[in-house]
Order: sequence, then structure tokens, then C-alpha cells
Amino acid sequence: MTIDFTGGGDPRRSIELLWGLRSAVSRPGPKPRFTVAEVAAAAIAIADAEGLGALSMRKVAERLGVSPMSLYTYVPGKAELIDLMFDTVLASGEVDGDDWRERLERVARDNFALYLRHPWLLQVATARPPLGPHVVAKYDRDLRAIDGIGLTDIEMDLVVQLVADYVHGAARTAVAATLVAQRTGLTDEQWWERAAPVLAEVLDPSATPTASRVGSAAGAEYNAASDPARAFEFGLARLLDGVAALLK
Amino acid sequence: MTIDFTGGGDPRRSIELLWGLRSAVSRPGPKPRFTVAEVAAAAIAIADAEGLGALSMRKVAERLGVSPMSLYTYVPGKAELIDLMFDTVLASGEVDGDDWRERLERVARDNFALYLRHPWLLQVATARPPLGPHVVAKYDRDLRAIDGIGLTDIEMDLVVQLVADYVHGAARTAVAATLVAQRTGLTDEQWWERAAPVLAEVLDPSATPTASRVGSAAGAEYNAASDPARAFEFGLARLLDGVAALLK
DNA sequence: ACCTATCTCCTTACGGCGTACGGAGTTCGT
DNA sequence: ACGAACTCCGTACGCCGTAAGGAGATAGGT
Repeated sequence: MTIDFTGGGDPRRSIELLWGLRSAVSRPGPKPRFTVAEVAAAAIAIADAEGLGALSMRKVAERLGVSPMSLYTYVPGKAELIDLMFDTVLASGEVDGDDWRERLERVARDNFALYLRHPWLLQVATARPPLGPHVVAKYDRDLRAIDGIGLTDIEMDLVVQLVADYVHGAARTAVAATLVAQRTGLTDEQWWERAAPVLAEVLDPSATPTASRVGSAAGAEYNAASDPARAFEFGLARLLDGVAALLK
Repeated sequence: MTIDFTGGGDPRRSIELLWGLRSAVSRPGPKPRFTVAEVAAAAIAIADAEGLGALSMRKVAERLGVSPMSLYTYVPGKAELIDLMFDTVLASGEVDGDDWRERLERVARDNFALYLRHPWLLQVATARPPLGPHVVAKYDRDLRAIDGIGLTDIEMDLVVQLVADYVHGAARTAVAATLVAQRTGLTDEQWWERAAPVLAEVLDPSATPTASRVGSAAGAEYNAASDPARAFEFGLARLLDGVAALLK
């Protein structure tokens, strides 16, 4: 229910975890049954299927066939496990293209697709992100999409942030539309059919004429309350136009 | 930990709740000790202070001086209570201004400020929003900011969505920065001082030269990992430029 | 003035959660 | 062969939302 914050624990332990340093050295005691990556993968599978709210240490343990408390030998706690999941799914390929607009568009689309694949990412806080290998690599990759096109370093940082913020917002809208449909078992149309008559008893459309006009035009056009994929395309185009205006 | 979805319960009951219809008729039984609005206000106070994750029926009841289960005579469940909180805080004044850009900017800034005032709003799903009076009024108000400037109805809907999505993303970044600082008790600078030496042991800066260059330039400029207010101003300006390009 | 339906408010209880604590058994370097 | 360090587990605590059902209060109909 909350945004999950990155573990406030020992930074050294976190970095070791993210970069996989523990597994290198040989240690006394029984061999671990799993790798840290396997634990993370199990957690990711659960979060993908059931959401971050349904992710529990008990479920991860069950999926791996061990007791809940065993997990604490792999990760210090749930917060660090989420850090690990975050860095893991951020792994991805290079972005290339002839001009900055093509590359930046690609960055945005990749991010959007990533959120659709792993909706729980939307709820992981990105202030002071876990400094894992893929997080660092991704920041570099995003910046390179707009390097050398005439922006200052600060502007580059701000443009990457702008794209990230917008994509997050648009993806959240898209994911919410999908999830709410699947959780309620109702399409937008079915939902509206039920809500509209009740709303009509209480709402005077002439008090909000613009909302009424645009709302029904949009409903007719989309055959739904909204069309998140189209909204993303539209928004991305406007946003890139805005960045282009900064360049010349 | 999860995004909270609007109550999938009886739509008629929800609409009654949001529009305050129950209180009108006279009923047998003891007089309720509170109004529904008072219950919502108590819940909002808790969520503002401690976050949505810390909002529990038990805490709301305690603040009102009743037993937890008494709340269920006012609201069907926690989901509907959150719907009510959502509609309540969306109440606000009119937006006026000479040109569309001024008005749309105002809409964006008002939204941004609203998220800062009530950070838990960031976690409330807005697909199929609770159809309360303030939700409807807000949609109308937002649309009126760009009515009659040459956009089609569909474009108007998409522009409002674009602004809403971006503001959500930017506000989330800003709120996360504030919250993470207050929860860890560390400034960005203090955090970086601790993380940097550990990261240096493991990261080769020459592998990610763009990130290193821009990252240190940004750190020097902001005196922090980021400057969310500045990022919002920058992003909003680009976004409005993008909308302007659509108009001519 | 009484009856009864309906209301408010309560106590109790269930199954979920993260994880602190401490114990049992295993394997390494020496 | 030994001790330190490890893996794994059982138990327990205090949180959560809310189902179930009971006690007492109050309105309208008679």
C-alpha cells in the first residue's frame, strides 16, 4: 500500500548484495541451496503475477521450498530484496538510432514496456535508487541517447528526468486500466453501464458542460473510459516536440 | 504497499456515500456520533501525517474515540473510505487566466501542490475514479482551461491526461525525495558521502563515462542528488512548448 | 403508549504480515 | 580434531482488514 523505500540498512551489505560479491569468496558452513539471483527471480515471479502487495517473505520461501526465515540468510530483509528485484529487471540492451529523437523515443518506449511487464516497478521509490550494476548502466544509457546534441549536462539530466517522470505517469495510467479491469472482471463499458444511471440521479450535466461534452466524445472514440496506449503515443510526441523546441 | 483500487462494491452505495445522500433522510436507531465527512477528515489527517501505509481502520477509530468496527456503519470498508478521502481533497477553486498556457500551467501547479500536501494521493489508482462531486468538477475545470483554443474534444482529453500523467510522475519524484530524507534522517549529501566510497570499490567510472560526467555535474549544481522543484519547472515548460506546437 | 424494524456500537476471532530470537546441524580453515 | 561461521528452522509478537453476532437506542405505525 505504501511506496517501498530502498533499504536504510548497511550500505556496504547492500552493495555487496547487488553486485554479487558474497558468492565469490569461499566460506565455512553448509552450501547455500540457492543463489541470491534465484531468490530475486522467485520474488519477481510473484510480484509480476500478483503485485507487490501480495509479495511476502512467506510466499517467496514457499516457492523456493524453504522456511520463511531461511530467506534472511540471503537478504537482510524485504526492503533489500526489493532493491535486488529492481536492479535485476532493469537489465536491458543498448539503445541506438540515427538521431536523438529516435533514441529518446526508444528509451521512453522501453521504459513504458518495462512497466507493463513488471507493474510493481511503479511502486518502488526511485529517490536514491539502489546502486546496483543495472541501475548505473541504465542511467548511462539513457543519457547517451541525448549526448552531444547541444544540451548542457544539467539539461541532459533534466530531460532524462522529464522522460522518466512522464513515462512513469503514463504507464501507471495504462497499468491501472488493465488491472482494474481484470480485478473487477468488468470492462470499462460494463462498468460505465452500471455507474451511469446511478450517477445520473445525482449529477446535473449542465453544471459541468465541458466535462459532459468531452467525456462522451472520448467515450465514443475509445469505446472505453480511456485508451492508455494512444494517450502515451500522443503525450510522447508532444513531449519530444517540447524538447526539440529547446534545441533550436 | 499496493496501489489502492476504487471499491468494487455496490455502485449505488458508493455514490450515496460520496454525494452525502444518507444523511438527508431521517432514520430509526441512535443518532450517529459523526458525519461521514468527519470520518474522512480523520483518515486524511492520518494519511497526511504518516502515509497511506500507516492508515488503518484501527487508527481512524482511535482518533475518533470509537471502536474499530464502528467505522463500518459509516463506510462499507477501507476501499470506500479511500474513495471518500480522494474526492474530499480534490475540492478546489476555479482556474482563470488570460491565455490557455497560463491556465494549463496553473492546473499543473495546483495538481503538483496537491500531491505535496497529500502524498498518499500518489498511491490511489485513478482508473475509473470514484465519481464524487469534486472528481467530476475537477475534470470539468481542467478541460475548461484549454477549451476553445482550437483543439478537438479528443485532443483536449489527451492534453489533460498528458498534464496529469506528467505532474503525477514529477510529484512522485519530489515527494520521494522529501520522504526518503525524513525517513532516513540523512540529507542527499550525507547519503552520498556514505554510499560513494563503497560504490567506488566496485564501479569502474570509465565504463559509464556519460553517467559519471553528468552525475557529478548535476550533483555540483543541485548540491543534492536532484532538485525536484526545478525538474518540475523545467519539465512543465517543455511540455507546454510541446502542446503549443500542436496548436499552430 | 407500545411494538418492531432498524439503527449504532461493541467484543471476539481468524488468517495474513515482517521479522526478532535462539537452537540444531553442517562445513570450512587451521 | 577443533572452533568459528554458516544454513536452516520453530516459535512468537504485534500489527492488519473485517466477518459474525449481540446489546441497547430510537424512529414510525398503530
